[in-house]
Amino acid sequence: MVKKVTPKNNSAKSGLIKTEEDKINKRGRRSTREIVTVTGMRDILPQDQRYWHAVKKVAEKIAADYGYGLIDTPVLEPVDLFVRGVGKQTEVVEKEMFAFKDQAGDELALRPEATASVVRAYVQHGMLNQSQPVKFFYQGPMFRHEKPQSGRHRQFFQFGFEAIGEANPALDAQLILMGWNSLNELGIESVIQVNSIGCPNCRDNYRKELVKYYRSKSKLLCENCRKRLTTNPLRILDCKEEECQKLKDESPQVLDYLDDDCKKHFMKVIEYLDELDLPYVLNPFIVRGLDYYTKTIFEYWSTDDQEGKNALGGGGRYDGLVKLLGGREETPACGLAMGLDRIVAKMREIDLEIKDEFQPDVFIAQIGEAAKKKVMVLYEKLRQCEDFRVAQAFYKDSLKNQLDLANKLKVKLTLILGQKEFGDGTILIRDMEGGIQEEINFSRAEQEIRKRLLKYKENGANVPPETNKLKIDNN
RNA sequence: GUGGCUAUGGUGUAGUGGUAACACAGCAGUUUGUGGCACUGUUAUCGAGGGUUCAAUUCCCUCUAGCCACCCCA
Repeated sequence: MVKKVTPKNNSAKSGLIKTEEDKINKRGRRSTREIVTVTGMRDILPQDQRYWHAVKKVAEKIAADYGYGLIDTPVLEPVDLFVRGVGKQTEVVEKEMFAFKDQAGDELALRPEATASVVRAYVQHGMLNQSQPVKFFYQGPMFRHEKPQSGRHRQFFQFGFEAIGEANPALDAQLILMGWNSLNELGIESVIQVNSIGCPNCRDNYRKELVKYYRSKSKLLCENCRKRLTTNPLRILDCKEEECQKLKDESPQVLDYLDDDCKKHFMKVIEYLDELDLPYVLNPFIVRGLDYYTKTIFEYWSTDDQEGKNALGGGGRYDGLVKLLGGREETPACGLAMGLDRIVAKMREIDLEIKDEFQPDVFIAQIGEAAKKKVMVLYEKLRQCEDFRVAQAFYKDSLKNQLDLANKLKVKLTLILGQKEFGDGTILIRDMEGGIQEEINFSRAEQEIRKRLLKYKENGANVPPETNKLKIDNN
């Protein structure tokens, strides 16, 4: 801690009690001199990484399975990309974007989502000349300046899949499946909410009908929704107010206003979902907040989340976006994004056991300089063995400390090399559970480890008791 | 952006108008060649700033952050 290093009255003596820096760094419950994370942003600590790692691994696997190639796009993009792509009127762009001018006066923004960037890359690199669709997988931090609360942070992580250059509804269905599979393979039960908002034409017709309907009932609407009537009528369907909810039931439904093409497309998607036996619900009331969506839209709600308050992911088709961002041709596309933070939160909530992949099996302890040197070399050899993992603490001298550590690491075996063994050309191998140790020939260490670990597996003793019992904390 | 609740060691909590107690974790030691047990020591200017008071961690105000709701979304 900073405090320990700093003499107690340092700041007082030097008259620096209230520097500008102190004011800036003053955050939350921490001491004035301590610098902490920016509001809404957080550290993901080593002990929590296994959840994130597990999610990323599944995402990578799904991407590979379905042939989606990883793309990394910059975190910083021109503001214009999102203003044009996501939509100027959207909440995300209008009030939630981290936007600023850099030293050169360029207007930049931390990306609030990735689809626009991926489409930008597609256009910028002339990928319409590759075989279509071009399939992308991405993963990384997004930024939105919202008021933080559970499941909502100013820096949050998403992974997603985008397929650009294909209009076939089979693509929509497959993407929906991919998102669902991601959750499923992590052990999270979810229900897919599907809807179609049609192409811009259908939507215009629908919007008119909707306004007509609600205008006649405007007295019953909440104040917000009355405003929405002119600004964004589709959002009324999203309102949680009881009265508005009631009106919703008899409101005109988008699906009735789809033109033949859009209707056919949607029916096909549904047909495929049925065939794949996916748990979906036709939800005419999901309205996504980004302007680029057309036709199919969908969200993933955890089974216990009836209102979709914390959707785990969502996506849809965006047939107009490529053109909008400067693409020469009308290019259909479809994609989805999943929220890592919410998925991880859900995993912790339902107490999913995630085993630590980096759990060591063996610890190497040493006593004395000569032994330390010898065992350092041995370790370099053993750490390259693929079938077990070795830990050590050569920076510690006392055997007690080292065994203590071995115990905390929950290794099954510990190798111990001291003066005596060094002289004899042997090494001790200690079974941590039983506390029994045996002297073996130094050169046989590796095969002896293998032999014993195998025995552990056979005995079913490889289920470590109480390993990694999860604690839920909300940092 | 609006509203509500909250803020005590690393973590989880107790407590009082006279500068703080407990549990766990950490480190050191009892044991300089042996972990899991036990014991000992050690770890907090009680979120920040200001006010009331002889005295504030305790009362009041402001700020900040966290949580929750609205809004919105992943």
